[in-house]
Amino acid sequence: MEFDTAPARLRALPSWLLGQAALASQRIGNDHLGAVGANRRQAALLSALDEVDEASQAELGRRLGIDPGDMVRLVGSMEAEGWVRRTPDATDRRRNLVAITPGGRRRLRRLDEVLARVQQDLLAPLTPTQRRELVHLLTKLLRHHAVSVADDSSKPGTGYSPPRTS
Amino acid sequence: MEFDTAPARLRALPSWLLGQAALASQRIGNDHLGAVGANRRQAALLSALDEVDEASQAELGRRLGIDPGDMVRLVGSMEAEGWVRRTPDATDRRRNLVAITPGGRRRLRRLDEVLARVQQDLLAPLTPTQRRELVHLLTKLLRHHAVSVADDSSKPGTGYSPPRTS
DNA sequence: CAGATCTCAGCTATACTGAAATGC
DNA sequence: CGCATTTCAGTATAGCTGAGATCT
Repeated sequence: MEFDTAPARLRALPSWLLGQAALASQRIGNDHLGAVGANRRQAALLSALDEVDEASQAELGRRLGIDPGDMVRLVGSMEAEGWVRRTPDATDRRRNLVAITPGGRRRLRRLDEVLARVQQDLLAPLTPTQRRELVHLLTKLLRHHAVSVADDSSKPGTGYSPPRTS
Repeated sequence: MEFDTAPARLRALPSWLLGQAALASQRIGNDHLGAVGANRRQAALLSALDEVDEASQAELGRRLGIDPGDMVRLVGSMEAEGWVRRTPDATDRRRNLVAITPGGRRRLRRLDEVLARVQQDLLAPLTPTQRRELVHLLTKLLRHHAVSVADDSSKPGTGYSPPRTS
């Protein structure tokens, strides 16, 4: 993509800019994480588990914005790698409690270094102030638009209903 | 996704915020455009053709950040709908020149209204100043990271090489 | 010849839908 | 009973790879 030759209409369209910027970000992330055999979802899951120690798959899905069905596959693959552990919840036998393993913590430390480089590459053209401002603006956007994955309110294509207008 | 319950590590990660914000943006766009039987790529292509009048598929792909192979399918489907027209380039017989049709212009006017509503919904939580700032920051990011689709420099997973450090 | 263009076939990741089985 | 959780099967799109045919 040659940004300066993109149509002016698109260059002025925030939704298009956001998509293209995310694409650039994902390319950098896939590149760096792929070099160590990881992907973005694995890094996100390990980050989450490092903080909460233990949570059900559904809970993790809601926090990370990952579909429950996809979470089954993600946790399954990471359990096979030995980075997370599934244990049935004694107090609610519908649930699987997912926890990070010692190997998973080592893996996370490795991925944290990679993620730091991703941010450096991604934000390279921005000043420290601009980086903070970008994070601030995206945070404000997400706080407004945050919805549960597969939210029913977005079912009919008739209109978009913003959640929690708070 | 319940943003406030997301892991603090992720909430502070610009690459994650960008991905989640783009996802929210795409959901809004798909919702609104889907309601009139369109998608984001169709809208982008019509916008581009409205400006340039005529361009080869490869040129359009570079400007819009769309893969040449995907462009074949996109132009094919839109030609079938009667919104664009493919004509062989007499001066370079490798090329197909793509142009927008009168029906395509009518379609674009319709989609422009939809896109305006998408921006309104997407940017609802931001002030006018913040909207301008967001566009500015994303533009600065994209100008730095802009690369050709399927650029060879991003082939080896060994390292990320930023283009045009200019 | 190298390189660009169009086309096709197919791959992976992501997001999502629907439904079944189980348990609260 | 309604509802939540896990699991599986399957769909759709986007982004990308590789290759062949054609042309500059």
